[in-house]
Amino acid sequence: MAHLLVVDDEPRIARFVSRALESQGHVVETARTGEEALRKAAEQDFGLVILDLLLPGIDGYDVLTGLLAQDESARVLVLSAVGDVESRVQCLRAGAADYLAKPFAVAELLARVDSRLAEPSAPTPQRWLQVGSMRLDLRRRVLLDGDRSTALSQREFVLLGHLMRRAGEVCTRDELLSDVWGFCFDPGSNVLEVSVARLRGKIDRWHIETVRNVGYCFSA
Amino acid sequence: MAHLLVVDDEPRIARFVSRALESQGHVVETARTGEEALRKAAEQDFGLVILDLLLPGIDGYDVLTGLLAQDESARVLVLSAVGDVESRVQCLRAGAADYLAKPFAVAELLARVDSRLAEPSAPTPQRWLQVGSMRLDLRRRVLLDGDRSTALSQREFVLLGHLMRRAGEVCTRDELLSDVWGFCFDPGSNVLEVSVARLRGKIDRWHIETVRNVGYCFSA
DNA sequence: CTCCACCTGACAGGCACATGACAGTCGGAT
DNA sequence: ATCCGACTGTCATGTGCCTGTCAGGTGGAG
Repeated sequence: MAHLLVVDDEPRIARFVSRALESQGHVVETARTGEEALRKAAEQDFGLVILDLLLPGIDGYDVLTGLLAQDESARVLVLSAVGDVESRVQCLRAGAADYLAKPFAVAELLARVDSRLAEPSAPTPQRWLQVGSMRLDLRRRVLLDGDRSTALSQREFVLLGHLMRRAGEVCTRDELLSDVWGFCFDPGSNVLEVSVARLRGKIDRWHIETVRNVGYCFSA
Repeated sequence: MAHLLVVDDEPRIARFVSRALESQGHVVETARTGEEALRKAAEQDFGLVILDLLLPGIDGYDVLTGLLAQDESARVLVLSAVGDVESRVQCLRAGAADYLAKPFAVAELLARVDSRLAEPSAPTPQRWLQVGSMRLDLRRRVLLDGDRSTALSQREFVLLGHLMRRAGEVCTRDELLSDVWGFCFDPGSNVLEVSVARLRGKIDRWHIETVRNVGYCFSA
């Protein structure tokens, strides 16, 4: 089925989880520390990493971000005794594929593992969209530029994504209205201009160049 | 690069479609009624007519047959909110070159227009137009000469594009007025001279040579 | 020299785009 | 249920560029 990595410092739990997953036909490896997990993940490709957040040494959250930094397409299911919302949100925002609080039912874990494995390849192979120093996180809808991180709304995100994907080229107004708004005719309003203005307000404005009578062009 | 006629009673749609086509370098005229369309088509030759089937006054279908009756070599692309098979069949049987149901994607319309216009040629719209050291970016509407980059207005762009495409040859005044402005008569003003002067102000002026009593010629 | 074609600078109206304000919607929190 | 804030579309207004027109200038041909 799939190649999985279970990261847990508690041997009993690791073994328990591994067994369950193996019984479903998966090939499972284990790591007992965050360092080991990062090393193994760097060497091999896992379909999914099941990561316990409470690890000795490195903080589990750092392991999560480390895994994603190593491989932007990595998928991580976080297990945690800490079930509070903040932790969940933090992990999911950081790019975790799923989050399961202990104590959990094995059946649920298996189900979640399967559903995570089932969905991955098709939708977004790419996790990041990078142009110059700007990096758009396609999962989190966040724009990273140097150490600055900017949250984007839905429209802004789709619009910027479109512009960045075609960086250096001109995106025509028609194209943007059609692809970002789904309009096949001129809306008769200035939605596009307004959205571009809002976007410019969030990023260094000169990145989006306007090409009169044609459209807009993103440049680094 | 063709002379097109867009027939639609809805100004917004007409404008939108025209823009899209103009952005591809076509010269577009519009007609708001079937009568106007027939009159214009009788006076001038259009490479393609984009006809909305739902018009006030004359039935769109009658306009289609009228256009074909006037000029049997006319090519008509029918747009219609009615997407049913019967309507499609009827129009195509009547001689329409193509049929596109609303709502449609602009990209598809442009693609269909191009495919109707192009017999064999024009596979990929070129990105650059180069003559000597001068390179015209057809997408960004920018002129690059060495390390210098010059922004061009719409008219300047189309005009320069025309001249560069026929570099070394003389473009007659009529030809330019017709292809760049869509005029089929002398406008009785000096638009052409003024535009050439403006263009000369932006590039090294000797590139555009005037051929007295005939027209202009671009050289490297 | 005179005429004619063309050049050029000035100008005005219009258009494209930018921007701030406002309103409706929606989801989440109280 | 109500409030609040984020998001998004609309509108009014402002600004600068584009573009056609015109008036006057220039230079070559006859």
